[in-house]
Parts: sequence; C-alpha cells; structure tokens
Amino acid sequence: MRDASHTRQKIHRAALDLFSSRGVAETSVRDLAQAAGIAEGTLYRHYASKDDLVADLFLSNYAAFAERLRTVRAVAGLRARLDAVAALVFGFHDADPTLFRFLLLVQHQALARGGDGDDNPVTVLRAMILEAQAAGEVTMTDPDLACALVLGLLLQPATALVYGRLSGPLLPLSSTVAAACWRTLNP
Amino acid sequence: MRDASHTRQKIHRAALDLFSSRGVAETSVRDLAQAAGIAEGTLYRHYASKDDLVADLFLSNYAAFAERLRTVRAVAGLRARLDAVAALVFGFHDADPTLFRFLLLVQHQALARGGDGDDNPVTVLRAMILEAQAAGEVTMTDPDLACALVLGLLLQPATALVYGRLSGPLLPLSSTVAAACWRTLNP
DNA sequence: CCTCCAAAAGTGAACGTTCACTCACATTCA
DNA sequence: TGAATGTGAGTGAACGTTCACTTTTGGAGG
Repeated sequence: MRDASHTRQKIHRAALDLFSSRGVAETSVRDLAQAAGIAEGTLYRHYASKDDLVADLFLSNYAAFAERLRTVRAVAGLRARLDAVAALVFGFHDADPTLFRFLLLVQHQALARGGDGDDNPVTVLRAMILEAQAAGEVTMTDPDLACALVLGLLLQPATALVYGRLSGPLLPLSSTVAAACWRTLNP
Repeated sequence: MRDASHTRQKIHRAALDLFSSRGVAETSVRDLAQAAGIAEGTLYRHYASKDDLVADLFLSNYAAFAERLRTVRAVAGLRARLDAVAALVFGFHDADPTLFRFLLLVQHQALARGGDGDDNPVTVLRAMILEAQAAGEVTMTDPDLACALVLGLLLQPATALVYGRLSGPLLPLSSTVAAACWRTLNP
C-alpha cells in the first residue's frame, strides 16, 4: 500500500492552513482535497467526516500542548513557573503560528461540545494557580479570575499578531509578559 | 404600512441570539426567520443579504461602543481612565452578554475584511495608551504590547464567562481588573 | 367621514448552487 | 492475490436568494 501517514500529513497541513485563514465552515471538502493534492474520496479513507477531521486535529494538538504545559510542574516556585509557561506558550506559537491560530479559532466550537477534560491547557494552568495559592504565593483571592487574567495576558499578544497589531516572534516578550502575570496575581 | 422598525428589532434579537450561540455559518436564514417569527422573504425586505445583516449588526454596534469608549477622554489621568474603561467594558457586557459575545465571535471574520477604521474600540484604547505614554504615565515601552495586554485583561474574563469558567456579573470585578491593567503598564 | 389606491411590508414555494458524503472501480504493494 | 489506498462523477439535502402574490397602511379625493 502507499504511505498512508504521508497522506494524512498532507491533509493536516492543508486543513490547518485553510481552517486558520478562512475558518472551518468557510472551507469546503473540495478546497481541502485540492490544497492537499488528493481526491475528495481519499479524505474519507482517513477520516469519517469533516467534523471528525476538525475534532481530531483540535483534540490531539490541544491535549499534546496540555501535556507539555504539565511538565512545568518540574519548575519550583510560581514566579519561575510563570516564566516557563509564558516561554512555552510563546515558543509554541512561534514554532507553528498556523496551528496556534487554529486552536484559538476552533476552541469556541470545540469546547462548547464538551471537550473539557483534564487534558486541557486551561485546566492545567488553573491547577497550577490553585497550588500556588495553597502555598501562599498568590495574593489574589479568586482563582478563576486569576486564571482568566493570566490567560488573557498570554493569549491576547498572539491574537494581536493575527490582526497585524503586533509583529515579530513572541518568545522575546515572554519574560515581560510573565512579569505582568506575576504582578497581576500579586498586587 | 406595518412597523418596519419593530420587525428589524425582532430580526436583530433573533440574529444575535443564534449567531452568538451557534455561530454565523451554522445559522441558516431559515433558522433566523423562524426564530424572529417572520418569513424568509421578509428578511430580504430589510437586508440585501445574510452577510449584509451580519456586517450591519457588527459594524453599528462595534462603532457605537467605540464611541462610548471615546467619552472616557473626559476623565483625567491614566489610572482613573483605566477604571472608567474597565467599568464601561464590563458594564457593556453585563447589559447585553449576547451582544458582547457576538462582537467577540464575529470580529475575527469582520476585521479580516478591513473593518479597521477609527471607530474601532481597539484603536481608541491604543490612542489612550499612546497619550498616557507621552504624558509619562506609562513605563512599558512598547505601546502595541501594552495595548494587547490590557485588551487581554479586559476581554478574557468575558470569554471565561462564556465557557462557564467564571460566573456572575463582571462589573464588580472592574476595579480589580483596572488595577491589574495599571500594574501591567507600570511595572 | 368614508372610499379607494399606491406603496410598503409580508409571505412561502420554487430555483439554482454548493455542500458533505458515497460508491463502483483503479492502482499499489506486501 | 487481496487488502489498503486512491479516484472523481454522482447523490440528495441544505443553503441563500428570488419572485409572484397577498396584506396592511397612510393619506388623497370626494
């Protein structure tokens, strides 16, 4: 047989590119097949449906990033952890901005359908803040608000980059943003 | 003739509800007409197309909010202005969460099509930060990063509310968030 | 005060297009 | 050889939009 995984790779790339630039609903299976250089029917040899492709693309990458985020637990102390998290998020963005944009774009629809398990980056971040709070490293009382604010500081720069309101790689900004997170948690 | 503005109101409400809960592409004109209690053809007496409805709904509300945001210029000093901005944003959300969610949801597509004029809330915020920077009220050097971070602090709580990661009205949180914005701009 | 009318507003079946998906068949390779 | 993979014309459903027609209305003319 031919190399199935190679075909899947081509589908992945085409899907990420088109989904993140046009949106999922605005991308047809025809567009997808053409961009990947395959026939429409071929896509259905690898995925049960268009929705299945979207879900697989989202959930696998979302869970993989949550896993990487969980490794930050090896770092000691909230301040250093925030540095590590910011560097991880921004490095992840810089390594594959298209993937990052896709995850941001699709989470609205995907999370509404109950993809809210433990392999969720937000859940990992929240757990980290709760742990720091228990250790007396966080002044802010509401952990949910704290989580939302840190998330805002981490994600909005990426969004600004999409709209052209910011330029260049994000990684150099990570220590600045990590500091802002720290001061937000500790007024 | 019958009351045309009343029909438009019904269309507006149905459109905001459906668009913000399901998404624009996932809402058909049939759904829209049924929810508004009108016939499909009626919608086209008031809007040239579905896209026209979306654009009108977005641009008018987006510009109106930018206008309200511009009134904050009457407040003196960055610290007080941040308080006013946070209260305005959170109050706007609490008054009509559905509208707020719609604006968040649609801006991705709408702003890509070049709806980036002066009547843009982000432009207003950026101008405010630039002005404060000139007055020596902001330590952070990059105005674009500063703008992105403040935007993140203001918008993410609303997003968290959509996902059920936060509850209750946002307005009571505005002074806390405004303080976080201030500390982010002035390390 | 009533009558009538043109224009505004409302209607929903029908239209052509596009969509996601299927299937009978071709190709490849272990 | 047969199982895996690739193909693209074909399919029915759903979509946005149109249009011939009805209903409603404010105001002009008697």
